[in-house]
Amino acid sequence: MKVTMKKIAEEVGVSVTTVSHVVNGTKKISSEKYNQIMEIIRKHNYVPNYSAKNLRSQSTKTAGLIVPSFPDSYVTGYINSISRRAKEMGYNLLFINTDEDVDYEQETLKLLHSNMVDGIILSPSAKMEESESYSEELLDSSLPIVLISRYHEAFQHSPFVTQDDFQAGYDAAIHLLQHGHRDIGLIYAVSGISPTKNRINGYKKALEEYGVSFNENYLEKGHATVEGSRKAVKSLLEKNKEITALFVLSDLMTIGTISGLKEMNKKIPDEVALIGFGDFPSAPIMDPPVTNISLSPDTLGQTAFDLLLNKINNPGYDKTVHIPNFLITRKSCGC
Amino acid sequence: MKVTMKKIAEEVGVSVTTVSHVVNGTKKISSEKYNQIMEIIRKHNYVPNYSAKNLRSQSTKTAGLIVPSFPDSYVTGYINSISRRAKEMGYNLLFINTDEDVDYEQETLKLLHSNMVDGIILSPSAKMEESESYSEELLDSSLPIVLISRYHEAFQHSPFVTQDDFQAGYDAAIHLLQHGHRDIGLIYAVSGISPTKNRINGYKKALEEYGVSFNENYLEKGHATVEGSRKAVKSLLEKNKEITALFVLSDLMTIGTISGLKEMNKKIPDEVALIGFGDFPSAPIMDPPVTNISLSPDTLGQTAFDLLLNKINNPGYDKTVHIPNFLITRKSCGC
DNA sequence: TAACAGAGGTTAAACGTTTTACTTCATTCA
DNA sequence: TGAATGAAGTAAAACGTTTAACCTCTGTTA
Repeated sequence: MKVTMKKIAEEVGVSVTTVSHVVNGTKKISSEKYNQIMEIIRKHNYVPNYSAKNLRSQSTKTAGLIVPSFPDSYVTGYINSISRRAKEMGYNLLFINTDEDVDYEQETLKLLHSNMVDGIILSPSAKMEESESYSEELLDSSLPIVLISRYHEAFQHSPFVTQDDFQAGYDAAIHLLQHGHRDIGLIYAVSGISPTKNRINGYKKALEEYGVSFNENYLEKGHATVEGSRKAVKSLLEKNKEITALFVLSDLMTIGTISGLKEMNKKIPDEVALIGFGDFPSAPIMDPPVTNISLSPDTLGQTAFDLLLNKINNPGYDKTVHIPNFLITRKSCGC
Repeated sequence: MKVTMKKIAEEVGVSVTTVSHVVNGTKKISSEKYNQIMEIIRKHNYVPNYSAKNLRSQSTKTAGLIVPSFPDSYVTGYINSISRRAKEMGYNLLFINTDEDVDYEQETLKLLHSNMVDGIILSPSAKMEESESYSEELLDSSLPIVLISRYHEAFQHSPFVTQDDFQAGYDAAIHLLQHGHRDIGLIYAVSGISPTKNRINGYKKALEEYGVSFNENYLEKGHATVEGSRKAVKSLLEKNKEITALFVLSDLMTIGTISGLKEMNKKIPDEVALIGFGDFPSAPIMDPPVTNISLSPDTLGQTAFDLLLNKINNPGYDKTVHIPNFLITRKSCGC
């Protein structure tokens, strides 16, 4: 049986209150009693019951982290920094991967409202952002929520931190345009979510600045896997033989795209230049080394947690942060 | 303010007990009252307080997951399947990355003893397994613990699930030996932990079967990163120019090794054959495609969770499971 | 008709803390 | 001396559930 404060108190011959004060340092206790109590605590390896603590204090020192997909190198990156930050701040982390399942996401959010967590860092599932609305109970509740990476307007009054997708799309396209490309294909996985939309908007804006008209056919959707993009790139290039450059919106898809191009015997970058998205470990030693938009998931995660802490302490808090990205130039774009 | 059962009960004019029975379906309630209660519940978006539930029921339906490093593709893989399994079984997951920090690991374990979780899936930090012992309070406590991937004899009476490291080391070495290699280097990151030890033991056993004597100098330790193994392979090959094949014990290090070999202008597989460890997305399209020992993190994670469930329901439960690995042959081993 | 069973509800204790408001006693100060 | 102050400790309520035990009807059975 677990030993409780009551048992400790009885054994020492003191009140539960006193034990509590010793454990928490909330009141001065004579060193005589203090030592007696501490001895018994150590003897029994007493550790306080968190359910009871939480119930009484109405706080759990736990944050919920809800991600839409896993493992994914980017998500993985920010989970890591969130977990580090949580640790530093004395918080625990309740981890939930919704696997893009809208119903499970809603169910989970509801569950977390049960005083299970003090706040939530949420990256909505794709369908959610695209077309669903959150139930009112979530919205008018006072549970602090911070959005990360993906936006949903239901939470327009919550803090939001994201990689700067518009800038990323813009930078990649500008770089290719500067080097003479005019027919730039774009391979993406998930439509409807803000990252995809904003990246495409950045790409469009760049085209516009160069007076190149936007061609809907140059956008190719594929499954968010190596295999998916291998198929996608073939389909895209068969339909549009004039394409000379590609911008691929994820790391796994970048790998698949290279694989597809190799199978088609397309030389990178001579026949098709390539810019990928998200740095992955093998990018520098691929054949050819891959130029890509490098993200900062670490900064993203850390910022998310700090925003959450602010939101918890100050319910009116509301801020949007854009984390900049950087183009890392290697051989695959031919520049 | 949060609405509680008490408020619901008052509003309907019924006892708290009745509300509880409606919420949990623990007793037959007349449909008249049932409907009234449900209506008010929905009106207020009532959701039960989990701290109170947990306190009363002495269970949290939450499992702790303590990993030694993150992100790491293998760890990431099993986290994913653990989280999926937890979801299926109605459990929550408290995620902790110790970052190989022994003190934090101990502190965390202690914390989780506070009725925060119903059980723990643990992969000990390296130093822990190498030289530290767990405090008694953890060992004689009744909190169910399952070890995953890394072993620690303190938990010899807990279930344990691991990839079959001995077999992996053996298979890789046998494969290279069969193809005529006699001077096989091995690059690893963390000594002292069971995976490394067992892989090396498997490698030794294979050498023995082929009557090749084991050479201590062929083992090279490096930092568990791309950069670390790039340095390691250079150092190893400079000291031992006769080496014709390499076995590398992690995916990141495989990437770094290839990078190092390229910088040294060593042709793979003609001058140095290579077998890596752990499948990574770009392995098939590297130059050359990489032969490796493919692990099954999914099976590992799922098994871990199932073992934990068994352990929770039956404290005497104790089982060790070895998940087999497979050699995936591609170009880099020259076979 | 008496005894019983079952349906539908309620009361109150219990889970293990924290914390407010009290008590008691010794000391200090004027 | 008497009042005020402070130090050390305690009693009891509160947090929001679950659940064993009990109660009160109504209808059934012998």
